[in-house]
Amino acid sequence: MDWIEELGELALASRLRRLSERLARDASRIYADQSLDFEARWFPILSLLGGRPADSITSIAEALRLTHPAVNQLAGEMETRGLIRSVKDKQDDRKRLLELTPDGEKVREALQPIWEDIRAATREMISRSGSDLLTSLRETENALDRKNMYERVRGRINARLFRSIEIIDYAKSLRHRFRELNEQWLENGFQIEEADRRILEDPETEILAGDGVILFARLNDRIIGTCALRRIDSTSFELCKMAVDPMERGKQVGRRLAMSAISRAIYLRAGRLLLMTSPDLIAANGLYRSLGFTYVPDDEAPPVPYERSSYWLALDLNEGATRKLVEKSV
Amino acid sequence: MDWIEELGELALASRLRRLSERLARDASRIYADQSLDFEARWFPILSLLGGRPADSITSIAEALRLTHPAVNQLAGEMETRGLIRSVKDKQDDRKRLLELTPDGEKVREALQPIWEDIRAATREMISRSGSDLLTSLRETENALDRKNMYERVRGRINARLFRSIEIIDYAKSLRHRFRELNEQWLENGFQIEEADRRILEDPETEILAGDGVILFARLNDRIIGTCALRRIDSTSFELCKMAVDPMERGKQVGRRLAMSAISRAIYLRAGRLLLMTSPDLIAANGLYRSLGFTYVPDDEAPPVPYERSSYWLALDLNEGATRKLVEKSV
DNA sequence: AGCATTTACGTAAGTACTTACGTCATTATT
DNA sequence: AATAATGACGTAAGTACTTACGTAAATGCT
Repeated sequence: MDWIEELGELALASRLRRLSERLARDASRIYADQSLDFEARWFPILSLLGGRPADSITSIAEALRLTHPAVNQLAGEMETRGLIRSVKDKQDDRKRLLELTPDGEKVREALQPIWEDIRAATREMISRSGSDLLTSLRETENALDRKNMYERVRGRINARLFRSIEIIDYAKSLRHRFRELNEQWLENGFQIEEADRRILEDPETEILAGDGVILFARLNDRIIGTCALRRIDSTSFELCKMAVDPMERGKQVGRRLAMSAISRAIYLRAGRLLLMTSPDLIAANGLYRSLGFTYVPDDEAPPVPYERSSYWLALDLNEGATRKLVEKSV
Repeated sequence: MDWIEELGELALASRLRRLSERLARDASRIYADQSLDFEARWFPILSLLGGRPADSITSIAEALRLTHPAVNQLAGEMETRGLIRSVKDKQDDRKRLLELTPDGEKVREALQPIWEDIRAATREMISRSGSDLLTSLRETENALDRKNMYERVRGRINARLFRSIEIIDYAKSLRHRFRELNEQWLENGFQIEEADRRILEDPETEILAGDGVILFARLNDRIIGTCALRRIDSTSFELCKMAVDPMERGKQVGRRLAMSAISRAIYLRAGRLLLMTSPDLIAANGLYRSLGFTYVPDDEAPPVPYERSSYWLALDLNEGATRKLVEKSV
């Protein structure tokens, strides 16, 4: 049984590595047969330096997509063997330029026909049927250059989580969770002030009775985040008491809650959404900015009821971009 | 500049490795994000053991195409982490069977959706255009299973050397080389006997004057091997004084010389080729056998003129197989 | 010109495997 | 039944790279 083949796309890296080692082992044997005292791993440097002016360590590392310590090590071995020598760069005293010695050039020429044999044998092997391995590799590398694997998978994970997070309305049974989540957040650097305490103590009076809204994010029966819309006047709400379980960070819970809140505010015929933030909340501010919130100068803003250094952001709910953003996701 | 891509088929192993590491790095990041204390390299074992009876170290190693110490190490880490446990095999006391703990099963289930995301993202990436990387990999692996890279390249190198070795006739200027090569060979374990000395001293009288032939193998202006045909009677020759420069072993020089000698004997209307060998010469005997030489019982053979323990082999030159073998190569 | 930043290189240590080797249990052979 | 050969581990050391970090030279900034 070959479980790695069984796993297919999932174990691609293992499979690539396996094939690479198999080929590398055989290449080593071929060079060993030549009784030339030449190591397969020296090949890229020898071929790169052949018939070309001296080149620096980092420049070689870049061309071979290796790290510079790797090139440094290989260069050391090849210098000991007498294949290359290094000279100081006249212009730049940090650089050590590598070039082939006459002996190195001789070895390169001796190996050239063998390299042609390897090339021909490989070609014959990889382009047997329709699909050519080198072409597939190039295409895969290009695809990764456009968007790496991490981003591709994260995108899918986030999309999945986004779909599986449900936004639900306030219910009496959730009051303790509203408080817990917010306290957890506030304890993390901020003091709980009187204004906070009143809302958390009795959200039904402080938020809902004033024509406000409280939303919760639910993931598999667990409430992992919350936020509230507090009525300011007939055309505006304050988005506040946004809190996400610290264990669930990075799952776009905050974005999901904010977008639902915006959509609800629009539904309630509000024209403007305000919120208060402080410069320390970097992740949160990034989210707000990406949703279209902009700074409100102090003289145009409502008074700040908290003692912590804060300022207001606002979002125009009549703007087309905002309406489209929300529609798309709901 | 990307020299590895430039090299194409020649640097396939490096390229595979590079891509493998790139994918592995991203996979590690994805698992790290999950705050599950799970290492990417554990994945193959976890997935293999999932929902399956306990399995032994070597059996797992085989399924994953890893060495057993690798599996042993991974198992150690996973056991410390509490993902797997090991139980003694009832039937075989050498075996340590690995199985998932309930905790391990839970982690496996938690990761399952992420694996699906990785699978989907990989699929999207590798099968962009016509050529699918996984298909190419499978085909390449199959091609290597049929004939590995070492054999493929060796075949080409040998064929190239075979073509570049020229077989030439005796000339006065080569007499010293005929002697050198044979002395080199004889010193290597055998004593130079009187019979040898006479021939090496004066091959023109001992071989050529008696209607014999001396051939040399030339590689780029260097004489690297020789052999002789000594006339026994009107229908048979002795193939003797075959010697190849020790530095040029493994290049099929001996085969090339022997085949030329056979072809020359046929041209000279001989019906039988004899040669003397001893059981110690394993490589040479392999060559003779592969050319069709067979053992001649002592009572049918000419007397043995040397003191070393020897026997005769003979080749029927009228046989179809022999004639075809020689024709093809000349 | 003076200072911070960037770049080039070297060294050390880590990584995810491998090969090499030793021990003990099992199986095959005589 | 004794002995040899094979198989399953476990441990140590090697491999071909990597990341991390430190130093000195070059470059950018004010």
